[in-house]
Amino acid sequence: MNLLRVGDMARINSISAQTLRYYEKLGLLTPELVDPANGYRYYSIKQSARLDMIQHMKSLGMNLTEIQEQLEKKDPAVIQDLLERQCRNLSHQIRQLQTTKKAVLRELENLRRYRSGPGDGTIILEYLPERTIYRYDGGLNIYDYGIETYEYILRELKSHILLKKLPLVYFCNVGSILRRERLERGEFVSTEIFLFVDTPFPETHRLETIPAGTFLCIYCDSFHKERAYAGKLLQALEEQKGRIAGDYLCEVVAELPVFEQEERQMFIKLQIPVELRK
Amino acid sequence: MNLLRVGDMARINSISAQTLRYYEKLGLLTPELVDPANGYRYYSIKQSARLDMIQHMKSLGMNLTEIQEQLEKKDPAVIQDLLERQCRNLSHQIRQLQTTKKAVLRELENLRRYRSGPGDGTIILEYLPERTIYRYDGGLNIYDYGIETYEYILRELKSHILLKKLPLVYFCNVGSILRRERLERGEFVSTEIFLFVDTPFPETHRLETIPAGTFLCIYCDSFHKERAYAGKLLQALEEQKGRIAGDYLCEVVAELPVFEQEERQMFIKLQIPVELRK
DNA sequence: GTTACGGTGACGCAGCGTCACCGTGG
DNA sequence: CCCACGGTGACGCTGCGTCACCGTAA
Repeated sequence: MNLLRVGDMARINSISAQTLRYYEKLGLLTPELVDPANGYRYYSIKQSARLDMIQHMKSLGMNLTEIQEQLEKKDPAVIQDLLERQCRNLSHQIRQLQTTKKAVLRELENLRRYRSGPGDGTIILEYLPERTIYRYDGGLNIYDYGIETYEYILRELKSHILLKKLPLVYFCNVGSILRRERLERGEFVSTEIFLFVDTPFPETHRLETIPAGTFLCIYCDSFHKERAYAGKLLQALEEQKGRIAGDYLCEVVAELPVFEQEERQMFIKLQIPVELRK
Repeated sequence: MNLLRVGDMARINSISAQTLRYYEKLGLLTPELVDPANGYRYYSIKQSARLDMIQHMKSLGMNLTEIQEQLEKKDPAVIQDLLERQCRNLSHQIRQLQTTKKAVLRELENLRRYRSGPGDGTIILEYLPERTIYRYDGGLNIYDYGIETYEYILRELKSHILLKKLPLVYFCNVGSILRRERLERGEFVSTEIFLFVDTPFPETHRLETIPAGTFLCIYCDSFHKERAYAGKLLQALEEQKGRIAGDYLCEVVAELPVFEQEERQMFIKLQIPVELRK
């Protein structure tokens, strides 16, 4: 039986000699023979099997100490357990990634649309598809305060998301909602902010569906203009003799990177579902 | 404008104070004010926006240095680039995970089947579905040599997988194939080993489809019995006056964890596609 | 003698968590 | 005086990669 030195063993297993030495130190893979004279490690080719097992367990998400423990317990069922856990794990990861991907796609779509769309201040009629939102009540009327209070409310929402273990990725597509009745009475009051989310969603309690429809929209490139633009939007609606057909939304469609001591720079799309006279 | 101390800033952002200090050290987020007398950091709530951006970029897979560079470049398009890259990235990751999941499921299925199936040495008739294999020619007749040569050939296959950037997860479901013509001429020669893979597969060159059909099988719990068992299988076929209907496969259906200086312990399923007389 | 290997030990990496030890504001 | 906070600096964690420095087999 011819033995292999670290370098050989490393080469044929596509691994580094350092890694082999490290595994020995952890007791994961002891060379079949160590020459007492010079300390040279000699491996048998058959030990590759153990190495395969280690790599396999690693790929199933275990760390080296766990692997060591399991291999020491000499439990032949360990693999099955591991595979079963890993299988659930993988399903979960895949779902997570798909959620993230959808959110990223939505963000991209928003960004592209904003860039090629009408500029700040332009009023435009858009058809928007059905959307699902996850509501959160901040308790304060956002429009009574400035950007600082808005930030505080966002922090609350963020804590809430983390608490509920929802994907944080939704946090980049937020909005606030202003109920139709209040808007019709001329009250500009909103305490509710929300996230646009995908369906199906783990929780149904705070969900709400925004029906598809025609929306009168205005794009706005600063938080501070929002209220004034909302006024313009309502005025335009009146001029066109249209009717408010649902809740008013204020959606953050994109944000710029925040530099140094600047405040949040966001692009907002104000939207009112409308019925227009023929 | 009231300012926040690290602890407050940390709490409302669901992050640790350490992390904030660390970000300052990297130049990622400088407090709005540092009291020269006592070194206390004071943050403005508006700086949360920057923190959100950092976390968002982090979740898109950038490391802190890259984030720092991008934010220093002050390039408003950075986000779009990032999102586009991230989107491709996510698709790739999802595909990878799905491949892994399929392989894990196959391994589990094999393991369960083996455990509840007939024991070592029993001959049984099984209907097996269509399968796809990825072939690799080791150049040596596996059956002329012992387990050591087999290990060497496996190492070659492993290098090949890594070279071709194929998922290493397939490596736990290997087999060898022995062509029908040779088997019929009584020659027990196989130089080809293979992996069971899923379709679609990135490469088609070395792929081959094993048609669904009825296989005469024998389970075997040691590499060393394989050849003898193959003999038993052929003999049983003759007794039943059956005909060989395709290539003979030797499939590794499961492996036990490899302990200390042991050699690979594998469970093998030998299979010959057959046509039996009515 | 050369050269391609082998050995050990120390440090580095990211992104913080976790001390220890000390100062401070209320 | 207490106590919750703040500060800095050092070390730890994983899984090795990468030195430096020295010995060795062919």
